Amino acid sequence: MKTGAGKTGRPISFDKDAALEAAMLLFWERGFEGTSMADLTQAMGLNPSSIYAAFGDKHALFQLAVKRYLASRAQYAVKALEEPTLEGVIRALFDNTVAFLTTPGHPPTCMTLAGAMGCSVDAAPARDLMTEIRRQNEVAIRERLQRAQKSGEFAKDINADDFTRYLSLMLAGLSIQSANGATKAELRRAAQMALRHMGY
Amino acid sequence: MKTGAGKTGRPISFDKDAALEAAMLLFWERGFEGTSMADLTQAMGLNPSSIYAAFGDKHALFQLAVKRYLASRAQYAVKALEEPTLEGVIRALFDNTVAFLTTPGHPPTCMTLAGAMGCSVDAAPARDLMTEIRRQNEVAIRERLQRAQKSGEFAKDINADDFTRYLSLMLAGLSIQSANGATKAELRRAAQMALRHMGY
DNA sequence: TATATTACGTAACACTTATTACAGATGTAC
DNA sequence: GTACATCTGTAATAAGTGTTACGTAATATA
Repeated sequence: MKTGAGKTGRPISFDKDAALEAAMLLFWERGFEGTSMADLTQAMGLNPSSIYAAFGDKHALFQLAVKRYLASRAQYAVKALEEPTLEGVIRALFDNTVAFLTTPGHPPTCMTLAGAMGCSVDAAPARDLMTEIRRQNEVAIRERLQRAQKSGEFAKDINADDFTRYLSLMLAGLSIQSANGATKAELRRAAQMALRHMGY
Repeated sequence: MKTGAGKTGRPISFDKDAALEAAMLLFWERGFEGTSMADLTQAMGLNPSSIYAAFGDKHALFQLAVKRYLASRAQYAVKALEEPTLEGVIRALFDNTVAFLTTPGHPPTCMTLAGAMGCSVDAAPARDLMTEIRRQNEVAIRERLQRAQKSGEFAKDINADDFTRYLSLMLAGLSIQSANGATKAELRRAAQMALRHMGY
């Protein structure tokens, strides 16, 4: 076993990254409330005490899982906003979302919707975190639209706030469609239809 | 106490309708899994045994609550489809949805989304029921579109299936927006924007 | 009034929940 | 090798889960 970075005592014997990945996938599929610590011990291959020592309690673990999700899976939205042209941004927003939702190896909907919608009061913090992330995503879209307005690429008389909600609404809708069981081709056609109606 | 219809024995002492209404509202807010029987006993003002005798177990009660929801709250979609013209149908679909989501006295999102998205395997039947209802709603929309195509009101070269998904996607998106905390005015403007892009 | 039948209220049930106490294992530092 | 620090595995914890048994109350029928 390699020497721990200055740390004394028995070193960790499992792959923390892999364990968190497993937790994330389970939370993604079953939501905060639908995932029990017993489920997690099994999926992560760890004992409760190891989980608590490494990640904290269930809420903390969920937060870490969400953070990992955002960093490793949900970057498609950020990437889309980096497109040089506004048309490129909007096309990428839809294309990337469809690609993301239909990527094999994870649940067909986005974690912020499956994570916690209706839930008990105990789970309310988890639900609020999901809502906060969805709103944060909208902030990013709005800022990109405003940038396009300043550069003259996007008509200034369109309310960026409203257009943001309009876009966000459709992207969330795609996720619900995906959860309903829509195929990749179906999602793609729905996205195309949305783009066409916007003039793209 | 009035005489029961041919029934002997002690009659029910509570308002079954009011109790189910309370259960529906709680399920609507917290979802199947987030609502405990203890919560229900309190909200319904009943003892467990009364609930079980009158409505069956938790799953059965949830089904009855959903049925009540569909009959008493979710008729706005059916009503919209009864509009004579296609434009009327689509306008009503959006207008009614916004009106529904912002009606005070119940959660700001639709029950099929809050009821059960990500959930445990125990709650999978509830989740599947929610999905089934969402798909059923789409069937109704598609049939209305096809009717409009037969009557020549809606271009036959547009894929009704795709357009249905496109519409459904936006309506679900509105519900998510509402869950995010969007105001009535904001939802209305988002809906207007959607309609305008469709040419209405 | 007596009896049959149903509902009500309480208290228990068996099980699952998240979390932790504790003993032993396994490493580092001296 | 010895002392120390941390992790691991098991088992226990207290509280919460959905559900039911049981004694009592209330009504219909006779």
